[in-house]
Amino acid sequence: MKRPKKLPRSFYLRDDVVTVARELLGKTLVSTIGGTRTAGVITETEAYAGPIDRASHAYGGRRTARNEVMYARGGTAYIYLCYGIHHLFNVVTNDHGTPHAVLIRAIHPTEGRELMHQRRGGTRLTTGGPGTLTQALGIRTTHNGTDLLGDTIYIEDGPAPPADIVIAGPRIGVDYAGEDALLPYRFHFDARRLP
DNA sequence: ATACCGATTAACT
DNA sequence: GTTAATCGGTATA
Repeated sequence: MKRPKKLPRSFYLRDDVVTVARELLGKTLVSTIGGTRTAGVITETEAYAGPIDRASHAYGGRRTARNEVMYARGGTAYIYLCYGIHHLFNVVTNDHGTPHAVLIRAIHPTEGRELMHQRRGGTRLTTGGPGTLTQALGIRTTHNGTDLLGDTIYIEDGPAPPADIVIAGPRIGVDYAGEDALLPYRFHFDARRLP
């Protein structure tokens, strides 16, 4: 059976980061790190709207060594360390110079479950959080800046979940962002409800 | 230089 | 419900 195509550059270059976040649901995030293919369907995302979004690392046009890659061209991986422990994976969107990004918060594992379980420390194969899915896929901050049209980390096309099971709501863990914390920039669905 | 906080998680009580 | 783990960014001096 033929594999779905990688998402094209044009998917990531679009202006509206919120639309890209919603449309990433149902696509498959693939890692070939270490030589073995591991993958899962994206079930939860959050949009971060660059300079005008208080929750974003690039709020007000902030530019540091950590967030520099947010300013790269759409289709680049932005990976940073959170709470000193967790490697969070984001997809940079929009053209270079516009620091928009989509945080991948959860996947439903589909390929390489054994290796993912092993990477998770042999405990439980949970990929329901932004820190656990990167651990399962072997993604670390060393992969920051990876081109998602390359062969190491990429996203394959897949069917969008039916609109009636997709939930939009406020983002998680951004209480510090004032009114922007209330924006409905989080999208998720229950993979078990797929037809 | 020091101090505090964060796009989190797992293991507790 | 609480807390420890642990490090880059930011503010303050």
